[in-house]
Amino acid sequence: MRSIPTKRSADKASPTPASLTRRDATTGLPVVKPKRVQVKNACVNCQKACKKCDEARPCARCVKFGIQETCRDSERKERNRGLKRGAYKRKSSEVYESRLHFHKHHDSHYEKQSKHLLPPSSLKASLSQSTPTPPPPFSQSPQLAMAAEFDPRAGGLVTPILPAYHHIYITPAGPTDVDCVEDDLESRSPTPPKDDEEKDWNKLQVLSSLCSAVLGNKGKEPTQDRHFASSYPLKHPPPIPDLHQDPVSPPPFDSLLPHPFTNLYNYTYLPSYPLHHNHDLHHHPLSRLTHLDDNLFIKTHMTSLHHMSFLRRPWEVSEEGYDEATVLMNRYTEVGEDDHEEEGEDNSAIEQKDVCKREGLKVMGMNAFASGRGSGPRDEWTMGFNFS
DNA sequence: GCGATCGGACTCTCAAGGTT
DNA sequence: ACCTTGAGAGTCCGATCGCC
Ligand SMILES: [Zn+2]
Ligand SMILES: [Zn+2]
Repeated sequence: MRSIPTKRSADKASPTPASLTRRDATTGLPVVKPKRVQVKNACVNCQKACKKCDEARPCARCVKFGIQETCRDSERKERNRGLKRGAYKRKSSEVYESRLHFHKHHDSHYEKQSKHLLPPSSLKASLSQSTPTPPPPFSQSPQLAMAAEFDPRAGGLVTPILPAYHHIYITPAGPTDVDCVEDDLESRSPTPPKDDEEKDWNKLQVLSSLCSAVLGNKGKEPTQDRHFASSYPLKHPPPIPDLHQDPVSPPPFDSLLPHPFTNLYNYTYLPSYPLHHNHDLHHHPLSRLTHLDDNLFIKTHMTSLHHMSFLRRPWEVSEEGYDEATVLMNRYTEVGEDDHEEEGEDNSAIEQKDVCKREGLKVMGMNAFASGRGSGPRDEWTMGFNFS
């Protein structure tokens, strides 16, 4: 809430943008500012002064100035309902651009196939087609149905429920309009990888290794491709990974070929191939599925929140399992100075802690995941990570 | 040096919108 | 039902000024 401005004489200075990257005076290296944390509700005094408040009542600032008796929560407006917002922009066009890029510039074998079987007209046709898609083999969406908040200062996990998403402001690539892509599909030139994308990729690698460590898998690579599920048809061709970055994971062959009658893409999941969300909007080349054993695999992917999921078949997560995972998560992410002396800790755990520390990786929460089937057994364990 | 002031950058929430 | 988007609402950084 903005207080009524009182006159401030000769305020002509331009405020320093907080987003501006500063440099360390001695090293010259850029100093990364930690994300500012706000209280949910500032007290009336701090709000009026535009100063930092805290959760306590009276708050520290009011105590400091001896005005504790007037320290109370400020009122918050109720949010307006019924406001029309207009159509949202879609980010899924990245997928099509990525695919186009692939067809134009990668592996000649695939290129030949796609040129032959996937002329621009059929791609356009498939983009606008609206054939119903059967449900995917499992639900892959993170729903923070049950969550525990992680607070290292409080000594680990505290039990309150997390709010819904905590958005994390990392955008892999600039959003474009689908209409625009459809209209301009052929004239588009491939775009070089962006810095942000590279950073996201690095973070994904950290997530993957952390995930392996938490599960005690010690980074074991999947030994063979297995069909996770037979396949399911997609309206659009699946996204293509960047083969420069990920040369060992060719796309599943049949996914490149639209079915001759349905014109749908039969997408077969292979563990070493990036897993994609059933939701078109979530398709992202930086998704990955890693098989650990017959019943356990890891999905790492990124939407607005970096997260990864432990998936178990059959879909049963016992309370003991949940607790166990919580303990593990704490063990691998609670990074303290003297952690390395912890008894019985293996090198892998220490490594993971170092990685977390270096990358500023913080556990945000872990959730037992409630699937689209409503209440009942949890399908998926999800860990939310926050790169601060 | 300290408190008051406040522009605007930054953060967070949550209903609308889009998709299955 | 699920899940992202993004505008609105709110927080508070940091620059400036006046006072002692
Ligand atoms: Zn306060
Ligand atoms: Zn207060």
